[in-house]
Amino acid sequence: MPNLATTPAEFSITDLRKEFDVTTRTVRHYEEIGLINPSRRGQTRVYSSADRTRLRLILRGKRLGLSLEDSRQIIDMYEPGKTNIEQLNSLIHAIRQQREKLNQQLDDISNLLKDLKKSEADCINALKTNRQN
Amino acid sequence: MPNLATTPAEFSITDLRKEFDVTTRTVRHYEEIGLINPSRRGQTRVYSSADRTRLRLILRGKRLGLSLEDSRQIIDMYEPGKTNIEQLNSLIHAIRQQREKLNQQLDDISNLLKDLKKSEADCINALKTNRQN
DNA sequence: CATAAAGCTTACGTTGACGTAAACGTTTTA
DNA sequence: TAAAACGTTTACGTCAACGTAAGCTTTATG
Repeated sequence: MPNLATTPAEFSITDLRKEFDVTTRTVRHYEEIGLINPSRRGQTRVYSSADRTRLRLILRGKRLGLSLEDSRQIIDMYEPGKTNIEQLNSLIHAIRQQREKLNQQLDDISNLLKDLKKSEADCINALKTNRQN
Repeated sequence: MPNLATTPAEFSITDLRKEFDVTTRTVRHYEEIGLINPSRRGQTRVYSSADRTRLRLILRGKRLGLSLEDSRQIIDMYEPGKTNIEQLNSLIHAIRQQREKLNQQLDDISNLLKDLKKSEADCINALKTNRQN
């Protein structure tokens, strides 16, 4: 059976750059600060699909206005691995804080959207009025 | 009749600082780059409720990850004043772009919230399991 | 009346998130 | 086989958004 359009398990830095529309500098920067850890074939970076996912999460965070440190925290929330009860509790706390912040953002966005819809309507009205002169 | 709890029409920089939990430096910075234009009583800044509103909008923008320049644009959308047809059209275009971006953010947030809810549930489960040992 | 609190200006410092340039080694491709 | 395309490291530069410190004036308060 031919291997039809399977998502590859390996990516070059250029693959990622093109897919996510960022520069290679950006991708390497995320590695510098320890957000991604590609393996190497010789000197060349080789990204796994897990690396790719992390990059996607980082960029989603950026669209939401998160700092890279914020994103680091959130990404860490996906793989606790910490069986320690105290750590689990503090993790839950952190998660709840993030959720609160996001709910505030939802509120802000819906208000801003409302404002912008009104502005757009006003503009369109102004255009109509203008046309009748 | 006594003047009961009327919202004042004038604010000091400290009033604003306390209300919005920012530093005076921040408020002055927004003035430096022309986002707010308080009047003066002598040398002292006097903020109108319009100034206060602009500050509120700026901070809402910040929570959404907007740059101050983005916020400047959006705030300008509230008071077009430009009767020029070309300007109105480009304003509508800008508004629609902002709205698209915000809809993308809505999507991102709901996905992130979904992820975090799952993480939180996983944590709570881990705690339960831990308790039974 | 002195001293604390609030205001002001000027100006240099800092942090995050990359940009950009130099200088070099592989690997495709015309 | 030459040049384009892709990869690497090192390191300094940049821009936004304030922080921070110095030094001075005005206003409120014990």
